[in-house]
Amino acid sequence: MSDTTVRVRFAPSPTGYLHVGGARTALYNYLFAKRHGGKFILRIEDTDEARSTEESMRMQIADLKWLGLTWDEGPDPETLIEVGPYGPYRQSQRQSIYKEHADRLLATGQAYYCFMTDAEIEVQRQQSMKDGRPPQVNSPYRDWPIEKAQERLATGEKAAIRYKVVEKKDYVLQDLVRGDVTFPSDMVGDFVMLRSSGMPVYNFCCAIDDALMKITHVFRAEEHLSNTLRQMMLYEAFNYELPKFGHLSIILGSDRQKLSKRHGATSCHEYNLNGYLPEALNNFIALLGWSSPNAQEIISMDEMIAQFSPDRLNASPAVFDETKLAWVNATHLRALPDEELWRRIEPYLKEAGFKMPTDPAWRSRALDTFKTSMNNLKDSVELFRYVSEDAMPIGDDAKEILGWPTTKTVVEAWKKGVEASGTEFMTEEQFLKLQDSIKDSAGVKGKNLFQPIRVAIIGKPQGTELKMLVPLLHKHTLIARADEVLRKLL
RNA sequence: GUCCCCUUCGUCUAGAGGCCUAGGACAACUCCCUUUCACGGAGUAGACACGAGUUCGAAUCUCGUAGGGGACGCCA
Repeated sequence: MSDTTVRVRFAPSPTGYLHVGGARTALYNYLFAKRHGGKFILRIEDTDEARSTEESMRMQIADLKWLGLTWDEGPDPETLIEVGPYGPYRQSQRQSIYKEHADRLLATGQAYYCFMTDAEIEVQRQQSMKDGRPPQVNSPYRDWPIEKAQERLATGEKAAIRYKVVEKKDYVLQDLVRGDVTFPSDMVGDFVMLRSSGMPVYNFCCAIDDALMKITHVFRAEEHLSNTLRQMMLYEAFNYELPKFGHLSIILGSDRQKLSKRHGATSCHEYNLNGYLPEALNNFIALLGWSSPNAQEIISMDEMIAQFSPDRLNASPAVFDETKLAWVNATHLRALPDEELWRRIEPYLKEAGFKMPTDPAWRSRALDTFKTSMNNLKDSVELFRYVSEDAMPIGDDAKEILGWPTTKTVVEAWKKGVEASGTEFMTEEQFLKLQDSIKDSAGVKGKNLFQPIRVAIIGKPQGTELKMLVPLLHKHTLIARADEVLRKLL
């Protein structure tokens, strides 16, 4: 197969935000397409009328956009107007296509109308379970002549259309990540293709769309592995060419159960809100089931594209390790150029309402000071609070220091020294000199000297180096904060 | 219940019969740097689920057992 013919797709159902598992599936498909100069298609699987919403579709599109996983065909990320030669790309708008396909199988007797009710199906399921058989339906309508079914339909009654599984044989799937997987055809019963509402069911529309959209490779989650049998039957029935499949392992939570809401943040949207970088999230999830051939842990999108290959995909499930994600994120964050990092933390700072200098040199210096203590963009809020003009809350952990006998002397000397400084902002040298003179005048050294000064600046005994911090603070702010501490001491 | 898939340090993984006294990364721990916190640097500890077989030789191949996961829907 020539590279330019590679066509892959990501086909989410629009129910809620994009899940990290879905993001990984999308990423692998995207990487594979880019690696081979192929096309990446976004198809919306909105056939579940009860759960699918337009709003969810917008949210998922926004998440995909945030991750930088852009598609060549599908709804336009801004206008939602569909682009590409194989549309529509929303399954809810392809019903005539599905109906036409169902009619074809109806005509050849490979499918039939089924009038069973939910209650009847449930009774059969229970009975099958009890008998130790797979809970498959055995429709009494499977051998009805089509004319008889049509008469009943004419009365206004609704029917689902089921595929008729007749031949007993083994289907062998050559899976890109699992090797040969054999499915006996009796693993499934006659399955529904079209609901009585006329809406298609996943296995039906998925197979038809993949075929019609000329999809060549399908990377999807493991939970679809056994679905593939039904889809293989359909491909056979329509005489369509089967794409290559690669079934990805699922992502687990720390308790080794399938990752879900109760494990904490599972949507890309939440990671976005919590200050994670899209490049870091991509990096981290890519490594959950795939490895770089040269063992790279920190890897850019371009490098992943250059290195991606399905034979490095891992079939065993992976636990989502929040701690490693934090490290990956911190590493990407610290590697960002100053202007870029500032651009990204700005919304968080703005939201916190801080008043700060706008001088680029000041910003750059502040970033240098704080970025080694930031794991994510949101962390900037607590850090920049120190250098904003806002009043500094004095923490409980400062109490002990406030109780030391020499603290008052040190803080008073500190305040006096700041007042005496000629410039609006002290330099590192000025600060160091002042610190030295306090040591002499107050006659204290070591932590008895440093801790009270620190408390007078940030309200707590631990944190960023003072010689870095002080030059970032305006004289007035420094004095106001010293006063605050002094008041507490009285 | 039936069928399918999976099983290397706590976690992500490398490993395609001899290169493995099993390598890397995160986390942990120790030390160094440092007034504190972080960053950074140097180290330490830590795994082939179990049992048979094939082979001169098995983490790698086969079978079985156990554990985990998935599917069995007019959900996707």
